[in-house]
Amino acid sequence: MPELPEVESIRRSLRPHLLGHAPLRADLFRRDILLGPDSPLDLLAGAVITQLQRHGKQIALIAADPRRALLVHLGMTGRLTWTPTALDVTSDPPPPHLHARWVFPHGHLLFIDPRRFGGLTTLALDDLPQRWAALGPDALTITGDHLRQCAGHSRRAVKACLLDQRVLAGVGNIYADEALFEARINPRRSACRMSHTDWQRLADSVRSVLAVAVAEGGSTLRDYADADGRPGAFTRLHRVYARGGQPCPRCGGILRTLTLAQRTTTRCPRCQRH
DNA sequence: AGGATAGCCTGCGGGC
DNA sequence: TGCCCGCAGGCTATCC
Repeated sequence: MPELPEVESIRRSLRPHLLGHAPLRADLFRRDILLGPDSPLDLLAGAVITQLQRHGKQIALIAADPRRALLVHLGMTGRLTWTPTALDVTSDPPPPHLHARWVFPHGHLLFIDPRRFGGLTTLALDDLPQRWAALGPDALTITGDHLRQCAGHSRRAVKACLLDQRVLAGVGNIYADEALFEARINPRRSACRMSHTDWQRLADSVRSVLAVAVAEGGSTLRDYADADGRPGAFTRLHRVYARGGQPCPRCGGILRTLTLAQRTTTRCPRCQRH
């Protein structure tokens, strides 16, 4: 479940391996992980990677010449893993669910995704801003004013708005629950019943929860790791996510789970009454 | 037309 | 011990 902090950790860990280097070749083992209509089979082979950018949960490998971008969505279980060539030579069988591989002189970049909710999109670099403009602002920079203007007239539950990547990009189920708890807001509250200060407090909580999670390298529940295989340390700081039935870390009441927008949701009935 | 819902897909853990 | 079933959820398509 890579959300913004996990994708940012992957971006940072990939940077020293990829920047300034060109893949000698790219191997695609499953055609159907290429997303989008008529995606050209152009996986940056031979092009020097000049930038790694992230918007929300998406990461882009960027080449300046030719001006191309390779967009990676990790979905639920996708991983980008760096393997030094020397190690890869000694490992006989390829990892299961390996769908794409970029061969560099000094190592391999692997795209692995058991559940295949993730995928790759190739596009002209000049089309990347427009592609990302379809998403809301990156959640690390979200403001209360934007949330209110974008979602404040909706009758949807406020948590459903947080999960909507067109409203803001990067929040998934873990950080939605954590931010709502931090802001003391009931995830079921109708967005149109949020006050100006509620939106401010929620935006502040989204930014602060994500910033701490980035600093901790993200959350590892089962199999998330950055490109070098390091797990995230934010899991131990989860205050409500997956803690239903346990005492609330703020008031000691029992945390309750419910289903909201098809997602398991945990909240404190006392701290997040309204 | 906005909002709720089904479906995709595999690994794991609980229960029998 | 081993099998089966339910659950995990990011995103798109479809329905109401």
